[in-house]
Amino acid sequence: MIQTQLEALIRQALKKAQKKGDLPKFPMPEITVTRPRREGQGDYSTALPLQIVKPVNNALKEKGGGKLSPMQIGEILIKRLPQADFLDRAELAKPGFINLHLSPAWLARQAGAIVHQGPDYFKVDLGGGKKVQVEFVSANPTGPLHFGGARNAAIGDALARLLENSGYQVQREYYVNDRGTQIETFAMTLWRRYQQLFGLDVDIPADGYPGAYMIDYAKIIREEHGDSLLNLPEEAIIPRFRELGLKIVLDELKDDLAMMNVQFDEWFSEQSLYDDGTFARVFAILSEQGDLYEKEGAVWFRASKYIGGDRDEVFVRSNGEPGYFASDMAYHYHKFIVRGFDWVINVWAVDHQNQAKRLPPALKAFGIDPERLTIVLYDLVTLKRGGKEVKISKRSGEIITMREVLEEVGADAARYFLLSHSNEARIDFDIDLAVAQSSENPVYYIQYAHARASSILRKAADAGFAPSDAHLDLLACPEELALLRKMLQLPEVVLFAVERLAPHHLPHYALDLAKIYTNFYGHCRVLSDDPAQKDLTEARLMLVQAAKTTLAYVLGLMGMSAPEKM
RNA sequence: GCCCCCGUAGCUCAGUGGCAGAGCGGCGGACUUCUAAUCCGCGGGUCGCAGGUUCAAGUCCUGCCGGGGGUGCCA
Repeated sequence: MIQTQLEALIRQALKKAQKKGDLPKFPMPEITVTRPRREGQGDYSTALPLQIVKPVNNALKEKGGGKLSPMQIGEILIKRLPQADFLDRAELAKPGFINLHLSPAWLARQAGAIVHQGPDYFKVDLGGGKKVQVEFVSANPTGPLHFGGARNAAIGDALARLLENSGYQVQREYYVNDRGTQIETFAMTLWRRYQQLFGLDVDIPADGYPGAYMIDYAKIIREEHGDSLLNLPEEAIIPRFRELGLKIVLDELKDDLAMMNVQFDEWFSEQSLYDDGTFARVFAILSEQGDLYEKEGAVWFRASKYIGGDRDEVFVRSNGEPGYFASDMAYHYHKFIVRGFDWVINVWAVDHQNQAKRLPPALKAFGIDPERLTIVLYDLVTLKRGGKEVKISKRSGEIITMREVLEEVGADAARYFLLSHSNEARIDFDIDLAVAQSSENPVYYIQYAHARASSILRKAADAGFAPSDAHLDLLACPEELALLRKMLQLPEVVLFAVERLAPHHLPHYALDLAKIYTNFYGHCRVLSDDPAQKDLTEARLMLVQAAKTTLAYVLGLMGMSAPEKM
């Protein structure tokens, strides 16, 4: 990555200046090279002279020497800057910046490098092969996924793709909450709906699931089993309907998520933690450590011991059922101790913020470093139709499902829109507006840029042209160099997005890139009949191929398609 | 009460301590084109308010205002 190479160069300059006695010795500061927002300030710049003016002058004072201004320090650093093929020149700017200009010839050669290396050109190795799990969506399996789940899916899957492209070994997991109150109520509702299909005069439970989809589920069961389940023994009803209902819902979830181009490696059952003894083991460990006690008929976990404060957590409720804290503890014991993930990322909605704060330190009870669990919180999506808010409660019967929205706006547009906001910002999503604007949506603009690049390459092949790096030095006009600079930025964007687990930088970068590519397309004709232009055509074809590679790569990171034609 | 998030252009939102940005909408231009799902130009701002740190604050710190969320037997 060019940014880190520039930083290394500056570091060398500082070391050399100190060695030669131009500057006094002091601890090496953190050196950062950033992209200036304005033109004319170089491709990168550093404020190092301003940052080190104090330590420099303090050190000089101790030796009884005079003072240096930031501009003087900058001059010294530039004098000691080593040569590099990618660096054209370094300029000093007031009040003490060093502006770094990349070599245009080197930039032009990167078109070839991108084409020859392909996506590898953009990869950064942060993970070193570490095993990381991204757990996301994990909505209760009691009905269709509502649109809020689509945001979780978009963020989680983009994070997984970012990590996969940054040297991590990634597993995608969906946690299936297939035990507890909600699922019991779900099974009971399903049983009643099934009975109603046969004309029985029964009501669904008062706190049940009134949505019409429950009737559809009941019909699926009727189709497969006819009336044979009406005479089940009392104690077999709920377990049987839970099992049948779960299968229907999970199949539906898989289909819905496939529409979003999201696939999970593992659908992890909460119930399995109780069936395979994980919960019993966790209970025994905590009990042995004296971390459990009884109060008010419930078993409590001494959370305060690990988290601080004076608040403990209910572990086993007074009705004998383990609470959510217990399940989460057992689940994460399984992730870290049984399955051995180095790092786990959970994507949760903000209404879990309290648990997000408390669960990681609680894992210290198992000797697990809380740093190994990162919880990414995202705010909710407020759905609107025609400017009016639509409530998305699963229990209202008036749910807007992810499937419904995807059918209207398409998976690519939905993913782009859901990703383009920072995780912790709330999204107002007006479905009518999204549909109405779909042809003006940035997503089509970006994909169109890719389709046009593909088209040029097809046409070129028909005309007997092929991309070539024989004359890349002909790529020298501002539009071409701007495109190359933008492509070079992608690894920095990936790094930034991974470090902050903030995939929303991807759509913004993609739009910028598409805009700069389209500008190049408008200004620089690629294909030419003039034989004298052959070298330029072949060089520009290389640039087009590189741009296509870059666009496809960033679209891929967002889980979006990169069409050859539109 | 306490804790977390959000507040930036008419709208929707980016913004990594280094001279405030994009998309959409508005206004004015460009279509015998390698795909017009396009391009060029213009207008638009007390970065919620007040202090503080800093050579430099939309960005860091403190307080306040407004909106949302959380706060021991739901998950």
